[in-house]
Amino acid sequence: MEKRVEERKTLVKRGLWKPEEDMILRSYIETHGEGNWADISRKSGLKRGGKSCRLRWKNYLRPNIKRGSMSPQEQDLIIRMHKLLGNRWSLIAGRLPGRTDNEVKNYWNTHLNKKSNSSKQNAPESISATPFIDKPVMSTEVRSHGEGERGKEGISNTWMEETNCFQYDLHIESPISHYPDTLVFVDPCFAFTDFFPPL
DNA sequence: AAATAATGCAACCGCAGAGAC
DNA sequence: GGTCTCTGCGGTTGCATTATT
Repeated sequence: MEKRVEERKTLVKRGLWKPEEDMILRSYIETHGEGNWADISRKSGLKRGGKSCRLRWKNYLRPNIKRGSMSPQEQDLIIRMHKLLGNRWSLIAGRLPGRTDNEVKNYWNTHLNKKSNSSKQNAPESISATPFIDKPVMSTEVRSHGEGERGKEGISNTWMEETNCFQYDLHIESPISHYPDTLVFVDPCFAFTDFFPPL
């Protein structure tokens, strides 16, 4: 067993991906589709493990990946969602179209972690002290409504100078009668997590 | 210009959960 | 019910790049 693992370790290529490998993986997935990563790594001819293929596709090659620096809105959302969810990077990334969990995690560890630490020290009345933050507007009940039951939604956000945060307006054309058509969330995290499943 | 330190990010590792057998 | 395989997640590492001395 250990010997097999050892063999696999020596056979599997590691390190940074070359452009040729990217091309192979991309074209394989374009013709055969995603999933079954062990098969992909075997059949595509790539000497990479399934995990490595999956990670490369998910974090780099997948269409609609947004690269480049985070916008202030994205930063704000990451900070707020991290406050609410902790290190649930995949959930947080699910709220940021085009961003991956790895990217969000890296961004947090390199930029925001420092920022939030220093802001804790410098500004005790920052986001964490916002009186609204511990008062989720929505009940988690909403989750029990299936995907199909959700109506058309629209989100707009406005920077609130006085609270130093974004206010999110969520407009729902929803058949769920006991919820208002327009909900205003001071804490966007609840709005997103309660209404939108991961993308 | 060279050496060293700091930073950012891509990739790997280990673990857990789900599903198939 | 037990085992195996696959997949996804979060934590960590290692390397390339950039900044500083």
